[in-house]
Amino acid sequence: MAEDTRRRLIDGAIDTVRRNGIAGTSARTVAAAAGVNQALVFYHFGSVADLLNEACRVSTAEDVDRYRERFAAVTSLRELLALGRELHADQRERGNVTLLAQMLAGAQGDERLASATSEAIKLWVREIESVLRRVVAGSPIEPVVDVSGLASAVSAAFVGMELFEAVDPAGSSAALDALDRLGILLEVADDLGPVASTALRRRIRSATRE
Amino acid sequence: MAEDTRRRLIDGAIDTVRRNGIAGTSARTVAAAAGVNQALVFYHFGSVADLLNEACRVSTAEDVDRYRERFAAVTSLRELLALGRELHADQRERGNVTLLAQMLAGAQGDERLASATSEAIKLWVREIESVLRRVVAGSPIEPVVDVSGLASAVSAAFVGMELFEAVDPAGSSAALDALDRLGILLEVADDLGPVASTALRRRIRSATRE
DNA sequence: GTCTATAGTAGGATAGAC
DNA sequence: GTCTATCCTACTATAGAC
Repeated sequence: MAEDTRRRLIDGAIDTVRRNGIAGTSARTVAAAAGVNQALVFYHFGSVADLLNEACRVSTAEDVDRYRERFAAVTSLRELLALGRELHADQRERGNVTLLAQMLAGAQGDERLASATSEAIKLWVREIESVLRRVVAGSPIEPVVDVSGLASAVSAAFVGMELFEAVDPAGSSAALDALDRLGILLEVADDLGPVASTALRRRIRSATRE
Repeated sequence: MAEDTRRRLIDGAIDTVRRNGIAGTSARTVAAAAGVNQALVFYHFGSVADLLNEACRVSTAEDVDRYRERFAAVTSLRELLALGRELHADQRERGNVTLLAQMLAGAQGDERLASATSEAIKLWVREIESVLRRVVAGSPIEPVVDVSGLASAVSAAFVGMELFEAVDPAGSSAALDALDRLGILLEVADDLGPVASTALRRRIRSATRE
């Protein structure tokens, strides 16, 4: 069936990029992973770049959907960190972030990959952004948080960490531990009593003006 | 001269990876960038992977050296953030972090690239780690900072951000702005008077035990 | 040490049989 | 829609002239 073959090729592409990296991905390696003929890449998608773009779109949409409810359930920054950690562990299996990292790397040298990659990443950023906005609202640290920029920073950090994972797993997990630990600060800021909280707000206001 | 040719090839490799990405880097493209014959890649380095490893070593050692004094001059977390921003701007010209990002991406599919890449990244991590350790010492937030893990996290974030830059420059600079703004928090924590500072320490201690 | 030439392989893409 | 066969290009790597 045609729809089935398309799907096999998309899954084969995701698999191949994860295992071989963008530099080791070709119509032939993808087709082999998919268990179909190499010519079908061009019949169904026109070019390898177009197949990769499609794989990137599909895989990301699925992964973001998969996490939507859990993102929605987050009510504190600490919980968001915990979810991030879970997501990182999950990604070892699913590998969408690794795919995006490889697509980003590939986009550096091939503009045909750039726009689909950027769109896919925006799906993640938007999701993170909406959680951040909700969770940070009312917190004393709200005025120092630029939600939209921070969402980009978090996404970038995730991408970097996923790349590290292959080369230095220990460093990568130490990094997550460190962020977790640092998250205690956010919790402390959120749990201050009303007096201390007002004092913190005042300090932040004056520091912001400096 | 042989030494000169080696150097041209290394520079050509750095240049090619930055411009074409790891997937678009070959003995031919590198040699063209270096203005020398393609066969010299193999004469001098044995293989393309070996040339890339060497380029990665050399470029990183030079860049880390270049920043050593400035890292040493940093005395606060806020200053470190500012230096990070300067470094990011600098990297648009020099591109060592982009090179490392591409090497990381390549290492995912070719173990021959992994160890040199991991070594190069450790040069950066070590440098960041020693600054962090110095700067955080005595601060009330010291107990929640895992210096070594945080240094890895910062490096990973940098790598991710450098990859974003090519695909979404606006998002990348918004990310840095956001971190900068968040840095105000660190400044506030560091500038507390002795009473508030002791209170913060106590809060952190109890939160750490939870 | 650097070049030309070339062997051998892998990849992108298409034509045409089924 | 899928396959085989094939063209052409680009790549890694080596041999050998200079």
